[in-house]
Amino acid sequence: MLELAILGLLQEAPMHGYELRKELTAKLGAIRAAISYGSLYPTLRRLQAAGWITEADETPATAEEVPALTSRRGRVVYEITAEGKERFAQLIAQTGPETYGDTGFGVHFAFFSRTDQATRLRILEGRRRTIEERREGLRDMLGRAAERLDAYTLELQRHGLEACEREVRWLEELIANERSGRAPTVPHDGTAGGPRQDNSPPPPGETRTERP
Amino acid sequence: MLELAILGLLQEAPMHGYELRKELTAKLGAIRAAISYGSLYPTLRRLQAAGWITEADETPATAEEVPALTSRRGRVVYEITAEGKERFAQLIAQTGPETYGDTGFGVHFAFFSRTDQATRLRILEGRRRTIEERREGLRDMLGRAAERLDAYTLELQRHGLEACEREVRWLEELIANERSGRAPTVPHDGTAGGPRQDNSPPPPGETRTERP
DNA sequence: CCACGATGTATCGGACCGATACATCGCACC
DNA sequence: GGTGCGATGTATCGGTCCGATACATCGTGG
Repeated sequence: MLELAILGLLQEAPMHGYELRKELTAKLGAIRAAISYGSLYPTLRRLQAAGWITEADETPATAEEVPALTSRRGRVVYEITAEGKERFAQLIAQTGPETYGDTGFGVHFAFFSRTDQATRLRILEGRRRTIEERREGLRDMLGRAAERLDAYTLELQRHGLEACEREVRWLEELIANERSGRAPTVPHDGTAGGPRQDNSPPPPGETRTERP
Repeated sequence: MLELAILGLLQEAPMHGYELRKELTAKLGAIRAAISYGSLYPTLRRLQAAGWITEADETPATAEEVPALTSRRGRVVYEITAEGKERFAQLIAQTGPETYGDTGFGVHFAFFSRTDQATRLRILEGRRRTIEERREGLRDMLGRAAERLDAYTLELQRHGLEACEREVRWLEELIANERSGRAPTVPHDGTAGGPRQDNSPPPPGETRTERP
């Protein structure tokens, strides 16, 4: 998951670790708190070893060759390679169980503007299926096995069930929207969200991996 | 987290691994999919090594000493020890950042009927604080940095923000309820949840660790 | 002048997951 | 009568990710 997110972000611009973490936290803030450096740096190393990213030289052209005064221990800027872009395209296009879990879905969704419509639809439907199953499980529990559980556990289930129902409705709207035309303009009731003027969706001209 | 959950469940009845997993999935179904055996069995081993649980002999009294016909490779039933109960009491009473995260909060909440009221209140308030901060972060993002994000990412944030607002309201009600009297009787709008007859809360006679 | 918060890179131990393996039992279907 | 399949049951392995920790630089305000 981290791998996908990093490749996706570096596709927009070269970045160093700290910056990457901030962008990651911004983009995925809705689904996870903050990425740990204990995950980030090892993953960067792994991606570099695989040849999907490289270190970019941080010389802004106007840098006199000031040699090892303090050995120049600075930030390390990474950029994505051609192979990295291919890898990203491959990861973003694949659907499956891991794509439907909370984290996996969130990351994939965050990069939907780089995903073709057919895949978007498959992911949304898979996610809906997954949540519907979770919902049924909770319903059963609250129906049949209710007397075995204490009041607090029951309340937790009830809250979870409501969240499931809400998410299914949300997905429903996204799917309908996706089928009939273009991007995510879910109607609002007025709560949540600022001014919300246009935020024009990306024109349905499929963001594709350039293949020269 | 798993440690806490296992000790909590074994406090109700001795169980073997498979059963434990099912109960765990039932009790925590609202917050996590299913516990992996790759976590469960090593944790059981760890708890046993620490002396907090022991293997119970599975002899239902009417078992003739039928010796090693197929070497009797059966289920292993675990039960909690006195030290285990103390450990549980210690874990359940502590509050802190890890108690306010999604998983941590869920597990603690699921065992609220074994938690004293003061701790319940501290946890609920800490959780509310945490979610409020997440909410503010998302609000800021949707307000100021909106133009930097694409439509899908924005929609994800909006959905996340709504979930935060909803959870804060939920916590608000639980806190109010907790302060003024007894257990979790959050008023409903009719959706989510079955018959919901009484589900009498445990009488506020603090479930305590017996200290003989 | 120096303390403090933001920026920045990095490692280590541990928690947890997903895949996999394997063995038993009861029941339905042929 | 057999046979295959799903539920029950225990267990390990590799890998991902987190939380704590360490340490160095820079700008700013007291």
